[in-house]
Amino acid sequence: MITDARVLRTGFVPREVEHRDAEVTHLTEILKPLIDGDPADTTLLLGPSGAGKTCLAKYTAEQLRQEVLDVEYQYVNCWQNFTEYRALYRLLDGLGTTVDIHRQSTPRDELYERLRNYDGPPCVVILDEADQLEDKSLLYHLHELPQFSMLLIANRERELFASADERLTSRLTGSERVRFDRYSADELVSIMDARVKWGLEEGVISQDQLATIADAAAGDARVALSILRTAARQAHQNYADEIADEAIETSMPEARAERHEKDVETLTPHQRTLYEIIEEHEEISPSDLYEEYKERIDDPKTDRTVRNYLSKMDQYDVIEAAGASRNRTYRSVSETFGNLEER
DNA sequence: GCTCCACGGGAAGGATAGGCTT
DNA sequence: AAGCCTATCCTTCCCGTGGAGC
Repeated sequence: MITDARVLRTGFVPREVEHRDAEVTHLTEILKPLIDGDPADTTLLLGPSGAGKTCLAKYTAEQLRQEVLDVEYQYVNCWQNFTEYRALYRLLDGLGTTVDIHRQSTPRDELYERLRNYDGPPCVVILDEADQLEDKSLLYHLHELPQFSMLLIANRERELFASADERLTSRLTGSERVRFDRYSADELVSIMDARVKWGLEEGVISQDQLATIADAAAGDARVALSILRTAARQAHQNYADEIADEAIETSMPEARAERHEKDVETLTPHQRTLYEIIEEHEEISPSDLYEEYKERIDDPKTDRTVRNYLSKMDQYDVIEAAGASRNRTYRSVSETFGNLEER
């Protein structure tokens, strides 16, 4: 059934990127100065999730590295490393200059000093989900350093600039942009098809089935591949020769919820209580939510702290905050699952 | 208008953790 | 081994802002 599990994984970068020729050309053009050892402009990659931003960034950087020996690239996911310190550490770690740095108690300035003194080959820094960075100073500092060329990945420009101060904004407004649209159903099918050829035995899944998955994924390649992977894994465990339609059906909600569940697991007991209350009510006003929270838990946190939790959980899509000011309500996301469009 | 409610920024202080010095 | 130092992270307190409803 499964011949190569790697190609179905989310982080996999294929040998050829499909349906993104224009974007690849554009990005390659932007990075061209690196071939002569000159810095490239900071570039924003914008578009909805699953549109191929991350994949294409890695792909183009890798291509460049193979063409020009003297170029490095580093990938940092800012969703996972959302503080300035962690993202910075992650970057230095990738560059191999953290050998003698021991996690904490090394001043931030010291880390920046290392970055400044970096004398390796020019480096392309891919900051994925850059809008998730709480503090954008890292972007500012990196922008100043000629050894580093930044690729910033975000859904929307507005979100990226939301918490940026003026000097950063003015610096970034002039930068290059590569925009991504959602994939069409046909494109998704051919993307999956390519992976199926590499990763699965012949004839385990039909074109019709791929089309069904593509439909359900609504233009999001990550979701499509996740459904495909889940269905294939299921068939594999059942020693089936081919993937059944039912397997695809059951994989859909599972694949969509995959990320969601992973996020729920990381919640603290306090946050989890909030989450459960919201799940039970499906929709609840802030004051009711807080009252109920206070009843359920022994030493409740202050309302301000709870607000911090809630906004974080909203960002992580664990819950949804709807409406502003007086008519704000919190609701469970499973209610609105059908459309993952926005965000 | 005014009031209520909720949001979220910022400052301050505590907890925590690791390195360095003695 | 103990104590000091310095960093982040979390929580709380204070407060300005802004929309909804009267």
